[in-house]
Amino acid sequence: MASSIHDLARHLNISIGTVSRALNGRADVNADTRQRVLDAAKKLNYSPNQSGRSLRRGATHSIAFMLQPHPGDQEYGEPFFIPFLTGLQAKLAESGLDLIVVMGAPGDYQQERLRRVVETRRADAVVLAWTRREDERIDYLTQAGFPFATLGRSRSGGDSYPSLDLDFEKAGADAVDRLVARGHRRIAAIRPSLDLNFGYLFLAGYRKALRRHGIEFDPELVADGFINEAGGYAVTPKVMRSKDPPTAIIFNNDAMALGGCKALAETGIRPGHDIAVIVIVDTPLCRYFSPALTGFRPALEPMGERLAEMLLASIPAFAGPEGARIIREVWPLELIARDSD
Amino acid sequence: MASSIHDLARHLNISIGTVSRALNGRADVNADTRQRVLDAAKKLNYSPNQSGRSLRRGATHSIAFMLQPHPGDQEYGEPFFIPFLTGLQAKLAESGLDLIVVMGAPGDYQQERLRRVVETRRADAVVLAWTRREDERIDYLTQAGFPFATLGRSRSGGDSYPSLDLDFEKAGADAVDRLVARGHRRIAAIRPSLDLNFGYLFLAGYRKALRRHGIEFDPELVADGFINEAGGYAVTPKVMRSKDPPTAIIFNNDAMALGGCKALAETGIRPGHDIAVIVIVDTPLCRYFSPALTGFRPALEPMGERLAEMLLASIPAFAGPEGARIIREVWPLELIARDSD
DNA sequence: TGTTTTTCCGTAAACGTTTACGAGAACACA
DNA sequence: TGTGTTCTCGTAAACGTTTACGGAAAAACA
Repeated sequence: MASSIHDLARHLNISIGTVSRALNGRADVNADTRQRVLDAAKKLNYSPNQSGRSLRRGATHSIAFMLQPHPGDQEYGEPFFIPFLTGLQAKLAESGLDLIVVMGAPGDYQQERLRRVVETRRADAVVLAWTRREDERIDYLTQAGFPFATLGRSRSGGDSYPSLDLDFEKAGADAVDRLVARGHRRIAAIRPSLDLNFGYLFLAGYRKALRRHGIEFDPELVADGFINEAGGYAVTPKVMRSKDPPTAIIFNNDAMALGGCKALAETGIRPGHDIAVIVIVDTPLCRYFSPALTGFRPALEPMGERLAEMLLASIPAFAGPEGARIIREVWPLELIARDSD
Repeated sequence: MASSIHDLARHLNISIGTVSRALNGRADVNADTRQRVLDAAKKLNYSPNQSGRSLRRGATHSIAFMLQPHPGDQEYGEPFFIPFLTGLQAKLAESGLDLIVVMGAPGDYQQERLRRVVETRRADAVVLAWTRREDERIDYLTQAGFPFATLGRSRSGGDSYPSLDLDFEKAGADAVDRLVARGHRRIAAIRPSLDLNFGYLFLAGYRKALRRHGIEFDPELVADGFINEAGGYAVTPKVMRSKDPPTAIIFNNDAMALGGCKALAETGIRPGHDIAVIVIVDTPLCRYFSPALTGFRPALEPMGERLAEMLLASIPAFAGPEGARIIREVWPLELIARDSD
């Protein structure tokens, strides 16, 4: 069916070696023959067989993204990743790379699936998300010498891999600053219960800002829950039961905020009126919620594109002539002021 | 690095042919040697090279999912697909198949990307979602003789491919029945502006139920918008401006409902109090919104698993000895009654 | 004209599998 | 003992590429 390099060679009455060289832009082929090969390739609708190429080159030409579903009893997923994947895939496609997604069961730490991807060499590199503070996936990959990049930072693995993260620490501090400026002193923080690194960073920024404003840190105002609606719903009442309840709450993401607001509403507390609410990672949900929630907006699709670039730049086989290099970036989170605080 | 079939052969001092046959469970190999091969494979941590296998077998061992981002100016994606993909990938993995995702730009009809996947044979089959009433992707694939399955139905392509869909028509009718039973006669319907088939099915059920109850169809109560928050927000005021405004609105999905409720709230109309709201495809958002939105819940992860089965069953190379067959199913949508209607 | 360099291309091996074919050994049967 | 059958395994080709190597022809140079 599909035409091969042999078909082209036969058609042009030259050898397959020459055809291959012409197609791959090598120097040792006559400009005229190259043109004839290119024309014939277009005419015969030729496209290289990936299996043959992969076998010969020892690379699969695909990148695996380990998609982590929500932990907890959650049927729906994280819309966060879709635009990120859009950017990632678009950039990879420019280099002829496929994006394959590997999903774990909820709560599963992906270690097993990751090992399978690496050992069976299904991909040339992997992209990890939702990095943990100590991340065994990163330890494993660095130790195995397998190329990878992460969306998010971690304490594992040192600086040996490319990573792109958002500045959750600054966002946490900015949120506190803003609330303090509006007269709040009792500010609660609600974050994921897992050791997801952005939860730590957020809390670090929160505490630092509190200290700067001379406000004592109160453990009663901090709570951890599943990073979804159920988590926010379950955990928000805890901070409200404090002896001196908060007048403001910072949620780590939109789903937790939604659940939290539901819990507040059930006790007659109106977000935006009776209590201030800020969300760290903004989504359309924040924009269209009533009241519209103040939040910090990430540039997800550009992040996907950028991480693809960074990953490719770190792999000798894909990096240009300038050689491989490790890039690590932290992008700002832009505050979008709305009606909830 | 990774051990090959040659390593096994050398290690056991037998030929690679025998190793391959032993691994593939063929009959003409001594039970004893087979066991030795299996043991050695485990010991040497052998796993077959996919490129080599694919090249020889003429199959890629991967399935492409065409992920369609939202049209319109939407940075976030459809969480709907994540659990579906989870099920799909899990089932495919059982057969040693990879899931590769191909994303289009928003608004892009995927025709170009699809053509590339097919022509370069990057996958053995594709899975389509968000089927349109007349779907050129389906026409193209059937005409090209390329295996595929769809999440959703279409008028294109006849019955020649497996498809799994939800019963949007029944859900639309059920929603009307429920609202009529609660005394409503002016019921609005808000659906996607594109020719997405589930929008048609929903409206068909809506109109049928209206007729059954002797209620005249009023075009002023139907509006189309982008299938996201912005769409619902933009379009809901239109139906409210009707000379005889609706006392109930059925939204096609949660994002449109969120946007619509925002628009209502801005004019002082409280969903669940002043107007009834039902959402066709339920999500956690519906559950945690205030008021909690009545909706129809799909079983997304099982749907992913089932569609994988159906796709595999339709492909001779993957179907068991019973031979390939085309399965088409329509799954029910279960109503979850909550506080908004 | 003779020698060296350059340009261009063909040959063949290699990547890791699968599988058709055939052959040797063991066995059964007459 | 001779013939036929069954088990088991090795050999080698094939899938579609890429690329090291070498050689013929053309070009450049003395």
